[in-house]
Amino acid sequence: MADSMSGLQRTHYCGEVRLSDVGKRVVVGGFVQKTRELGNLTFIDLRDRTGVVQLSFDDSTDRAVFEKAGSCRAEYVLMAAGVLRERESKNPDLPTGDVELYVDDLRLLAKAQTPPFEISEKADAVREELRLRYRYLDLRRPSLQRNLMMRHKIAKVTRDYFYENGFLEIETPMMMKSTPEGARDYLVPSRVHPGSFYALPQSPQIYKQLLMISGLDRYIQIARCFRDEDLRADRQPEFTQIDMEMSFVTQEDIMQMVEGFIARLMREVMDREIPTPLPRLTYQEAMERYGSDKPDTRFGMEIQDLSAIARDSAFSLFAETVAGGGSVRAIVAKGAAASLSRKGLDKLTTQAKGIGAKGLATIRWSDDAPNCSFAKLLGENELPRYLEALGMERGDVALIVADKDRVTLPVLGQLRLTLGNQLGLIPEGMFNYLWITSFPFFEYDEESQSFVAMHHPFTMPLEEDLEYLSSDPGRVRAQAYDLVLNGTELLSGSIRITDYELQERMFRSLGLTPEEIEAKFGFLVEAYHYGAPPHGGVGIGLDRLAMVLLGAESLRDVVAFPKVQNASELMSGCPSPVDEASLCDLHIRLREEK
RNA sequence: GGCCCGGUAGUUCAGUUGGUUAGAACGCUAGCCUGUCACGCUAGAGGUCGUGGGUUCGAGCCCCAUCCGGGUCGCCA
Repeated sequence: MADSMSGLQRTHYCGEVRLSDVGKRVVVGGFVQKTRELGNLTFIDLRDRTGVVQLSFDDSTDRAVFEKAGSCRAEYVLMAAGVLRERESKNPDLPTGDVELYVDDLRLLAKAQTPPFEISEKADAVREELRLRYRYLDLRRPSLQRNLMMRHKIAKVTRDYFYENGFLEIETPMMMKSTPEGARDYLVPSRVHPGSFYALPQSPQIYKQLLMISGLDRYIQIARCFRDEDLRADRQPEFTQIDMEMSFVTQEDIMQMVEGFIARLMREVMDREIPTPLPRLTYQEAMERYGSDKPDTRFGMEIQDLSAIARDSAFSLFAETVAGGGSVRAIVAKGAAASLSRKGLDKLTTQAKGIGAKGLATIRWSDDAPNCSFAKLLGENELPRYLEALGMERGDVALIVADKDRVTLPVLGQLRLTLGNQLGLIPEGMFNYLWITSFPFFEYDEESQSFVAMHHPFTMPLEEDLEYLSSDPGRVRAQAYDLVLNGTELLSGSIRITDYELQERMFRSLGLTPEEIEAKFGFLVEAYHYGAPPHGGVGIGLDRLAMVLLGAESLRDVVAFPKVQNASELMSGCPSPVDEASLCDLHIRLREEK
């Protein structure tokens, strides 16, 4: 039978007592981190979310209290009262290491089974599967508690900042109309309407636009979003977005508002000053220099264009690629020849082929003469021109891809990241924010042989590009912008179309029939007929933001109860079958599995 | 759905060309110990080698299938 805590009220958190508290009567509560019994002397490290304090018991301690202390095991829940005193031998490794609580009243509030893994930072090495099965124990660890506290701080700064700037926090529905665009929806069957379903929001996009039409002017929400797609280290099926929208603004106004937020966040959460305005690249520049629309600019190794000299190459692949409208591009890893073996290059070639390249040409200059994989196909004295164009010196390695831009750029972009990691070029503790602007409006979809919207279909095109809408859709750019942090897309936003006639033109360009438009977004299109102020906004991935700021490897480290790769949760075991009666209520019959 | 990696005491791991009774560290249990804080000392318990099948005189090890977890590609307007 456990003790009661009656008569005791906590006065301090464990990690907060200091020398200045010596002599005070202190009451703490927490979990047993560790017991050390030395005969007539017992120490217990008691842990709460703030840290650890040492409880001490000796031969002057009441016998019953002493024996109770000796019976304590890891993770027992205790409250302890006594007088705080200075330690005889101090522990400089502990913030509370100068003091200890000399306990005269000990309450054993709950016993605990031996946990399946030790609650300490050693558990980082424990199989994640096991830690997720016992997530509530894993969350007792200081590192995960710190992550959740950091997340809380981000949420608090978010609310402080946007509230101060006149934003209203408004909740939008979690059950909404399914709009079969983009990602797969999570569906919720309706009991009242047989055969009909709600969808969980992929984002509050449509509702926040309606709020602008309603004249709420500035909206903010820390919103949960759902997408039924496969998981990644940086993708959970449910995630949190700092969702924001403002009226009577241009793209510039929104970007400034976001920059103010980022600067404030970095100051208050990370204790760092970030100069604004933040750097910007257009989508095209980003692709050409980094082969990615979310470049990691913490290191160089930018992509170089060799097309001008490859055009006249004796190597027919190079010449023909350039003649056919493609390009020959390269990255150079300075001084990498020593660490990049023949085998390493083979591996990179395999990677390049895996992401669409037909091959990978290499120049490895380790000894006297550069070792060029395509040397015998080149004309006389041609190689030196490449070395010069690439600025290569002894010790460098160049990777070259010849293909259409839509292959060369992303392939080299990927190889750049691989090499950056492999060669340790990415500095720790650096936070490189970068805006990407002027996204193409359309993206050519090979599968359907048609243009599809790169962002959502309510995105406003750049006004000067409107004339190409039907003649040359690939040329139309959008008033859309992403914010990238260390190569992770943090935020995506745009100015929305508020002119319903233009919106209808956009839908037509996307090949949507009036019937489809009506069925999918009829209510939204209708709303824009009643007067919409110019508006735009952003959605900021809160989980990713926390992940990158904390240097975590996975979203699972910054989400309290995450899902695993197959979208199940190992602790509760959801999703799980439901009984026949529940299905019956929902008018659902399961298909027989073969 | 494709590809890659992993699964051996509670935990982290080792385990030889397939060969006797599958080991270590930490943890756990019991005893001793008055200044520990990775406490120390002594003793002890603890294993469906993910699961199923196969090859073999013999399988933790080889083969097939399957489950679970991770990474990644597809996918994520």
